[in-house]
Amino acid sequence: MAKIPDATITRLVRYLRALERMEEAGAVRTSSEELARATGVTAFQVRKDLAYFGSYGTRGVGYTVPVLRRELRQILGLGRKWRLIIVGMGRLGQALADYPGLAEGYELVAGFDVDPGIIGRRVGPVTVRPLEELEATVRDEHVDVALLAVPEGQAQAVAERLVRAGVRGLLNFAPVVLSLPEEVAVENVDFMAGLSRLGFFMLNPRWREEMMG
Amino acid sequence: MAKIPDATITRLVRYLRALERMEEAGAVRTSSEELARATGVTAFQVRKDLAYFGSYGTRGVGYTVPVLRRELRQILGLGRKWRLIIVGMGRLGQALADYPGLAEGYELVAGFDVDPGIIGRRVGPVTVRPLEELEATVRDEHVDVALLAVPEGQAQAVAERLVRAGVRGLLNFAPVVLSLPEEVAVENVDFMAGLSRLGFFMLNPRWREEMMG
DNA sequence: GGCTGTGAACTTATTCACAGCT
DNA sequence: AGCTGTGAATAAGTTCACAGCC
Repeated sequence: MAKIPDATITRLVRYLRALERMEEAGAVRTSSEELARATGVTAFQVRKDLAYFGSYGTRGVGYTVPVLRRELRQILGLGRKWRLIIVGMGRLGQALADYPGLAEGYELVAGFDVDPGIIGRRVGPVTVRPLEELEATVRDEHVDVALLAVPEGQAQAVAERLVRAGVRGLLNFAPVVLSLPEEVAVENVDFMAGLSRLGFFMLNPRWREEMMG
Repeated sequence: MAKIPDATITRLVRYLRALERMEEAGAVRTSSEELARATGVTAFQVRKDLAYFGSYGTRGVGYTVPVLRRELRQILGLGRKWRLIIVGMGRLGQALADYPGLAEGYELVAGFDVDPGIIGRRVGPVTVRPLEELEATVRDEHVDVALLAVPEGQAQAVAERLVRAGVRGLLNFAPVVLSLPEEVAVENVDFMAGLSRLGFFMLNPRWREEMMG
């Protein structure tokens, strides 16, 4: 099994989303061409990305929507329901808890905060627990992943607690680079970085053309 | 001026954040080595990234924190205050409106929603306006950028309205690939994509090693 | 001596052309 | 004939070694 570009995984997520829309619309058959149009990449890229993992289509025909969808869910680890907690139940944490897409692929186990005004409140499918219960919950409820929605200053410390408690994956919303052991998977969702990139591209349309085609 | 890797811009944002922390801590002088440690990249990379834009350091000495900070702010378009609106003032939109980091570099002009239960409510520095006022506001208040925090199904339509009204940059929080004219800068903040990547890495630690070192 | 700035080597990722099935 | 799967070519991005300057 070859080395897979990081960007390929990101695109896989998009293909899956496109396939889900197609299946909802009742489509059974699709092609690299159609997937490419739906996701804004080239057909070459679609085929190459899929080929890293196997052969899911039929030459001369195309792909079967539900089959490819199932395979992609498998590859992306959505075959099983990951058990998930949210740490930091401010407005962002609450927005995340409510997010409908979470339900497929993830099971929200609990939310945590330090603010007594929020603890005990019911948000989406969970009741907010005090941060002290973090370790016990991770252990007893077999938590796999944590969404980290705490203020910047606390992110590193809380992340370390989570890892020590046994969490294997971390989605970090704070604008800091967490330093954690290699074996923990970390993804960052940093919207301020996105905003700053916007500023750059708006200021430098010329570079934008060169860079993004 | 050479072609600048997309990833370089993202790293520039991190360097800037590190510099701001250093300046707060009273540091005056730094080095590529220190910036590298603070942001989790190599010192080579730091120097290369900066070199795309100019020479901001002194050989044998290093960089002057406030100087480099100012230059980076300039490059990233934070030299001026972009005028910004938030479309979709649900929990996510509200969380964004409250975000303290927005204040530096951006001026939040207004928030919009269709829900009569939210319209008129004061959130952070703005009062929520009805979506009908979108075009007039963009025009009259000279809005540069919009944060798009509406449900997936409405993202494309609202984005088109925004572009037609004259918005030049768009930060999209919906998990869809927007198709818009080339000249509009678009950045996506898709946390579900991040979650799916986590799933993949947790499922395939072997690949993760190969991929991320 | 020390640290930046940069051309050259290398590594990774994307594009392409076409062979291989159906 | 048509569309996938893939090795080879090209392009992009990162690492490195060292020249240049303080």
